[in-house]
Amino acid sequence: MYAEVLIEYKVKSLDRTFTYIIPEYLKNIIKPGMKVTVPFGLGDDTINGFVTKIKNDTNQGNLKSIIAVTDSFLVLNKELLSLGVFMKETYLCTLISAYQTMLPTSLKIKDNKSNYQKTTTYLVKNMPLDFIKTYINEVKHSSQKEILESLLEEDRILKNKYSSSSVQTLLKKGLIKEEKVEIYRIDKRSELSTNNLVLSPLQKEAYDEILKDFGKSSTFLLHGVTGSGKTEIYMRLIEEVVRRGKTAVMLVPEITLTAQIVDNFYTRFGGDVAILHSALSNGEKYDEYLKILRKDAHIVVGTRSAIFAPLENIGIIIIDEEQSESYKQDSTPRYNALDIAKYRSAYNNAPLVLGSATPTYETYARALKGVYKLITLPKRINNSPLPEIKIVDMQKEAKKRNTIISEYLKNKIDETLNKNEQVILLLNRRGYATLVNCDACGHTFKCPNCDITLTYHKTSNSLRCHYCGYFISKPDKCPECKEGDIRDFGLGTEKLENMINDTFKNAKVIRMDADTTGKKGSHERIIKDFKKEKYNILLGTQMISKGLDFPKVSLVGIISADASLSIPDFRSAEKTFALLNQVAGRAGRAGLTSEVVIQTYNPDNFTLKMVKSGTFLKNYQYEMSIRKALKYPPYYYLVGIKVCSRVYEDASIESSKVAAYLKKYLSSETIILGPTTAGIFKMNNIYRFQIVIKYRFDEHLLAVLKEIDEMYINHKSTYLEIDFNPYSI
DNA sequence: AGCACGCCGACT
DNA sequence: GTCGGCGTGCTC
Repeated sequence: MYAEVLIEYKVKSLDRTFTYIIPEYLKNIIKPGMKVTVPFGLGDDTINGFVTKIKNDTNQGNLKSIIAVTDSFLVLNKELLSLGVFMKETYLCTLISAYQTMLPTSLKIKDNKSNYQKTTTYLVKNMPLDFIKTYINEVKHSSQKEILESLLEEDRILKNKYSSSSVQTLLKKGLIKEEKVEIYRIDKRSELSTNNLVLSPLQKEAYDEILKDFGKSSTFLLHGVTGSGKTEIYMRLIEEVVRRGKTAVMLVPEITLTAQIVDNFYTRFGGDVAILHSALSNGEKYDEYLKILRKDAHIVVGTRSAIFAPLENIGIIIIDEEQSESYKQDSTPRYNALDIAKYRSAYNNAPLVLGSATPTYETYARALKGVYKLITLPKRINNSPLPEIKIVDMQKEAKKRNTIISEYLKNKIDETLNKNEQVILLLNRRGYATLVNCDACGHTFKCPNCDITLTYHKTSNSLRCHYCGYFISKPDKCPECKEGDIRDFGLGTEKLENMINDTFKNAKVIRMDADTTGKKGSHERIIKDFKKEKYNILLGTQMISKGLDFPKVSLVGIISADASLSIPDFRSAEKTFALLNQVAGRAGRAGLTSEVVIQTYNPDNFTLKMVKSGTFLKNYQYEMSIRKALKYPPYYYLVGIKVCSRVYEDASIESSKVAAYLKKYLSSETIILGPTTAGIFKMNNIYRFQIVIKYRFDEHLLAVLKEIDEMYINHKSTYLEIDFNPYSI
């Protein structure tokens, strides 16, 4: 018998299988999807790989044998094996990188020496009961006595509860022995509690409609305003699907969200839930993964990569906040969890539910066309009113010298604090100041590796690049003219925090952004503390906008709506609407009268007006007319190609060649833009040129891109990044 | 990716 | 004459 093995090197030139002989003793063990160790190459190197196929014959001679099975369990099931092939064809990635992204680090490691299994050691009797009873009387040390006496009452006791020297003595004498039991690091089997929430008529209707398609691979869009109780519908659906003997996956955008949702899941489903997200340690991920493989857990909640959970017999897939950019991976393989979800929904005949208050326009267009089934929840549960939204014209405020916080917002904050309620402030820019320059010669600070200006961080007194992490400490005098002082302009969360502290002396303020949430668990801590009302004001970047439920928040301030609107991206209006709508939704969830204040220099902006009136549909229609005219999604599909090189000339020349090739071989209906320099032209010392393809139907597209991709496999200096349906260009 | 083979420059 | 530069090609 022979096995086709896909080896672990992530190189396009090696992305094919090699045939190996299966040794006699492994014949009944090896199955497709298992990880094996094989000899590879000229030396006596060995490498890990996945068995993709087993066959009885081969026409190839001179074959080597499989050395060993690396992991005794099936790492990739049949579905995941075929999903990898789908990814390779859809995203033009290597098959091996597709499989690698499906697995937690612990299962894709190169050296498989590390043991991720966690055990607890127990002590058990190693002698007959009577013998131990008589022995106890002879023992002089009280701690040894204690151990033996406990063992008379219980079959096994925890080793680490007792003095280690006494344990050692008893072990040596052979009276007791150790017993290692494998444990899960996260164990929530005891958290179960019953739920007696009643679904509102609207929730029940949505629930029934989705459940009607149980066993079918339909896609639903659950379009519900913030606070309309989507989560409860998800949980009910999952409960029912599991009751019917199937499994369920639910994706959430980021850990911020998971913290609260996961708690809810634990109390509802206890240990039947496995969670998968990037903030878990490798060991925790390993455990959670094993829980799923062993079918100890039937429900998976997690971020993007959780869509690859090795569940079998999936009964429902739910993607909450489906518009979130976090579902798109921005490194190879550049997959979109929504595509993967559709594949798995079809494979398992399971409904896919996309939930959002502000779906992407692609999704919404499909729902309006009837490709997806549209379910709308227009009202909040228990009819809490949506917050009042007020737009403040900052141009008028600037005349009053209020460039950061308007008089209106300041008064509102005071009022809210006086009522003992909480405030959320959104500023979508981290750091202290966005621009630093010299007041004498005007010198600005740029990152030497990337083509962007550095951001000033006051706490660490440093200038930092938000792309590559480069930083220098802030010089006192300008390094160019050696005379001028360094001044800062613009506003980041750090400066805002200082200002708020100065203005509202009695308020306790907490900041949440990428800089304050670096450490594991700091995220959860900030959220918990704010919820417990240890703080009055929470300020931060978009991190604070997602799904969080703070009953005491009655005021939300958006410091600068323009920051988001002015991003040069065809989706900026769509994204701004989603972001502002979401933050606004944090207010008044528990029925408090609440208000949202949006500060802007463009009070007449259409999108902002739509946010104010809460009309998603109108903003959608308005934006769609623009998208149609400019040939953007959802009317056209996009492919972004980046041509990258450390050598500027190569990137420039090769990108022109690529564009010329595309123009020659793609349909004349297809639009090819560029090459132009990419948004961030130089990043980590790599020059990047960009080509954008806009197309509707182009039967040759995939084949042509494949050809181009292959042309650059062995190029000495230049490589390509091909991104299908990018979220931003 | 990693390693060997191979064909041209500056060294004991 | 040989040591070694990294270009090219192959790996079941």
